[in-house]
Amino acid sequence: MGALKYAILGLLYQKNMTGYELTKEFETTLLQSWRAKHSQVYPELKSLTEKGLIQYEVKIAGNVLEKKEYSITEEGKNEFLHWAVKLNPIKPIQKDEFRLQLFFSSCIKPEERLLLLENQFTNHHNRLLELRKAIKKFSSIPPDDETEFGDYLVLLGAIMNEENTCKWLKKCITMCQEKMGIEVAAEN
Amino acid sequence: MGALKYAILGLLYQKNMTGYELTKEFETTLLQSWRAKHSQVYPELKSLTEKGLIQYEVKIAGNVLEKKEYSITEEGKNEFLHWAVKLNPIKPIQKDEFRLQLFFSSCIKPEERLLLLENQFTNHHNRLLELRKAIKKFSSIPPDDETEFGDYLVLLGAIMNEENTCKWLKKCITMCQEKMGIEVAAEN
DNA sequence: TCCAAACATGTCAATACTTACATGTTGTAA
DNA sequence: TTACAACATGTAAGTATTGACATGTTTGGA
Repeated sequence: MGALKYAILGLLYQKNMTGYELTKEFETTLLQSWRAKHSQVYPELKSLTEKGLIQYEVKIAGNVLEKKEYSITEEGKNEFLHWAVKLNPIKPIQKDEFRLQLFFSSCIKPEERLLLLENQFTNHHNRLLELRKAIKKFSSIPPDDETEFGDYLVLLGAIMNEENTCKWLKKCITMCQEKMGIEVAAEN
Repeated sequence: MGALKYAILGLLYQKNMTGYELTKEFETTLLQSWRAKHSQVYPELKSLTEKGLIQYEVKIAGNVLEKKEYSITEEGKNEFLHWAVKLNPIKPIQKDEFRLQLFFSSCIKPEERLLLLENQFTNHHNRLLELRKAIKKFSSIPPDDETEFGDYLVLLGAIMNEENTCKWLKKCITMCQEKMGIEVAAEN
């Protein structure tokens, strides 16, 4: 998709960072919008440096440990800002192995389908609680000219998304139980 | 992720099909859960045949055109049913280029952020209308032992998802407008 | 009869991403 | 002082996926 490039440029637009720190960002603040492992970050940094979009300065931590502190170049800023205002078409609905399982669930026993749904519900509900905990760091809506505003909007979206997923799963569970209840009643 | 394998096995579990027909399914019924292009389907069919999970019979259409009609083997059924009941942990939140853009939107003008949000809203709302049209093929909730039941639940999920996304975008738009309104008021 | 759309099956190169391999330093708490 | 967690930077092999290339048949309508 090529958005990793812009994620890195965006982070360096805010603040100079090492590859290690960038990776940390992907595991924390950026978790709800983009992710990347260090094994993807380091080669990308190399490639962006070669393209002249970023540059680095070697810093010594402690006695010998070399850290590369990356910063964005003027050319990098241009590319980033160009991307930042681009209107994009929406992406096709994401692949989801659970939805695929549910799609084919007429092949399995109703009780097993119920188990799958309940397992998903538990997991998503736990994630919802985590996200609600995470948004507490904002005591109020941040000003729209601060970096925290984007963070807040994305986190809010993630929470609403999990709430909706839980709602859908509950609805599926209820529908399945009704179907199962009716069948049991019809047998008697 | 390896779910393409199970998507194909699942479709062939329902009905014998050619590679072309399988690809059609990915473009229509499976659109809300899994997608694959024909360039991925044909090599996968080859690989599954080599593993003995599926087999094919050559059929002649018209005068010369050779079609390969695939069917699932007993071994394939076993593998599919094993997967179909497996409890999976939930996947990390999906990557989304728009959310990344929104995350970094403090770098751009408030009016431009608003444009991005409104563009997304229009697009998602259009998709929502499409999905609502699609679910009309079900006059009522299908019985839970028919293949249509899974289809119905997944489609319902897709609709609820788009509704929620629209709701979130509207909320973001309102919040941005309020922030912008307050700033304008403060300037006077 | 001719044309276009749909049917039908493949390959190839490039990109994106994950998991595992590989190595070494620094700070801190027991 | 010693051991562990966190810091720090990379590579390599394999999988998944996309978009383009490549080719040919059949059906139905103008």
